[in-house]
Amino acid sequence: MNFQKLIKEFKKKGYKLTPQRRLILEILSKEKHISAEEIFERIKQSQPNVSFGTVYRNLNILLELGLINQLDFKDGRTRFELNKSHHHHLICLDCGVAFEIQVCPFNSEIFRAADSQDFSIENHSFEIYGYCRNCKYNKTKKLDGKEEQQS
Amino acid sequence: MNFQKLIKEFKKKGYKLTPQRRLILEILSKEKHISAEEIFERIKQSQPNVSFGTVYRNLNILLELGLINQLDFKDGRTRFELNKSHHHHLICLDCGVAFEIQVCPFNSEIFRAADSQDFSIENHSFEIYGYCRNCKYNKTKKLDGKEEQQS
DNA sequence: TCTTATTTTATAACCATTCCTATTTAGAAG
DNA sequence: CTTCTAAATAGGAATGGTTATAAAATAAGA
Repeated sequence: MNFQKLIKEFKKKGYKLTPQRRLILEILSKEKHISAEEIFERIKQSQPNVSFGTVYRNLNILLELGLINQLDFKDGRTRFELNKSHHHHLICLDCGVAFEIQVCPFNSEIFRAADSQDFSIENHSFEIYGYCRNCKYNKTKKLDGKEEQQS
Repeated sequence: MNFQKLIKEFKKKGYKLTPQRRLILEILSKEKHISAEEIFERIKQSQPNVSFGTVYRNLNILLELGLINQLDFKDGRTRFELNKSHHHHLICLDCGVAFEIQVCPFNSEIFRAADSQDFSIENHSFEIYGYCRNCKYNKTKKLDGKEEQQS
């Protein structure tokens, strides 16, 4: 099971398994693209005294261990996701919905470009920003409205 | 000239050309990957009374006009660059240096993936994170040091 | 059970960015 | 050149995400 594997990985690295950590891992393994605040709110339901510090500290540990990735949704809040199968995202600039796409464009040409600078690659981000079906529709409606007001 | 073109574009959209705006455009056309604070500091040299609000307000206008892009260096500060020729970056997680690479991996397969979700693309980011030659070297040295201390 | 290093809590601090409003100004019109 | 006004700025306060600190709590090995 993915969740059990995570916990094992965590303990193997010498970290203690606290109830808060267990919950964070549990939440992450259920949700994609979750923010620190959302994690905080979820944990509070069963651990009312949890603090933001705990959430951030552990997310940073998970990042260092390479077990999670962070995503930039361009709305000021970092999102986190389990580092499962490699994928990228279509991110709506209006409502923030994110679709995963399985195709990764990393290719040997890019690797060579990095290599020619003697640059050692740790990871990469490839995110496509735009508008989902719903927001595209709403945008069109809004624009129509404005034009009517102007004329 | 690139800078003149920028100003023209700016006025064409109905914005007034203030000395502050002229300076921001001038700075952007000279520098790649500059942060809001760095722009602020530069302007202050000739306009000591400039405020952060002015810098951010105008950067946001430039973003809306599509004249600049924002970059995520993973260090908490957004960087801005003129939207000249399309390119991507190799970003060092240690010292923050960014190399531009001209190769873009966007391809028809990705376009189809977006299209199948009825997702309308505005832009995309593709950034490669890792360590530049110098920092890679320093990292190795540091690790060696630690190992020596431990043994 | 005891011990200790690790972790958490609670709170304050931090820092990038945005907001507010009185004042100033760019640029259009006369 | 002067007047006028919507737009822009200065100055400072507010916001919000994230990190730091220090005292209290706790996981896990002996």
